[in-house]
Amino acid sequence: MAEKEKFLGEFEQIVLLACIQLGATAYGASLRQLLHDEIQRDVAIGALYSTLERLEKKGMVTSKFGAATAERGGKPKRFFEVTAKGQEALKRAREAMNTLWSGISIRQLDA
Amino acid sequence: MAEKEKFLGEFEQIVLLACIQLGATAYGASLRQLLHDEIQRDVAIGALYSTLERLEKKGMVTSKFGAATAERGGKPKRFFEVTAKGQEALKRAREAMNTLWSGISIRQLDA
DNA sequence: ACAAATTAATACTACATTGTAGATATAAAC
DNA sequence: GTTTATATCTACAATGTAGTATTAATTTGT
Repeated sequence: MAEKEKFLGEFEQIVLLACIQLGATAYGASLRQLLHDEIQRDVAIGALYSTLERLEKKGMVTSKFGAATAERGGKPKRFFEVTAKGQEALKRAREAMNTLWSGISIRQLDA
Repeated sequence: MAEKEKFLGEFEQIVLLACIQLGATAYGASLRQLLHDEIQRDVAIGALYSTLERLEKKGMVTSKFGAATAERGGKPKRFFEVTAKGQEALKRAREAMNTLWSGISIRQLDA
C-alpha cells in the first residue's frame, strides 16, 4: 500500500490551492472557473468532485452545504475548506519542489 | 483518453528535476540517492525505473548505456537526460504552481 | 396555486494514467 | 562460479479525468 497519505498528487495540490484562494466561495463551479482563468486548465467538473471527495476522505478538506441563494435555481452549493493538515501537506510539497529547483543552475538548463 | 501528455505528475516532476541536477551522472542509484538526501524521499528503485520509462516514452527524457567502470561489477549503467520538451513541461508546471501560490495571501493561511 | 420545464449544481460510474513495491534477471568483476 | 551493482518485469494502488445521471431549487404557463 503506497505509503498512505504521505504526498499530494499534482492535481490535488492545484485544487487545494484554488480552494484556499477562493476562501469562503470555493465550490465546484467557482473552482473550475478559477483554474480556467489563472492557469488555463480546463477540467471536467466531475474531475474536481472526485478529487475533492478523496481529499476530504484524507482529511485535507472539509465541506458543508450552503443555503439556497436567490439566483436561478439548482441544488445547494457545497463549499470546501482546506484543513490545517491540507495546508501542511501543501507546504511540504512546495518545499520539496523548491529544494530541487534551487539545486539547478542556469547552466544546466536550455535557453 | 486523458488529454495526452499535457501535464506532468508530481513524481514525474521530481524525477526530472533530479535528473537535471545530476546531469551526466543521472542513473538509477544516483537518482535514488539524491532524492533521499535532498528531500528525504525514499523510493523503491523499481518506482524510479517505471517512471523514467514512461517519461522516455513521452519524449521527456532520453537514455543511453554507459561503459563499464572499474568498480566492483554490475550491469552497465543507464544514464538519463532530460530533453528540451521535458524542460518545457517542467517550467510550465512550475509556473502554474507559482501563479496559484502567488494568489494566496498570508491572511489566508494558518500559522 | 399547481404541474411541467428549466437551471445550477452535485453524485455516480467507469476507465486511463501515474505512483510504488517486490521479485527476477543480467552483466561484469573477482 | 560466486558476488555485486545494476536494470527489468510484473502486479497492484492511488490519482487524474470524463461522461452520464440525479437532485433541488426557480420559473413559467395555465
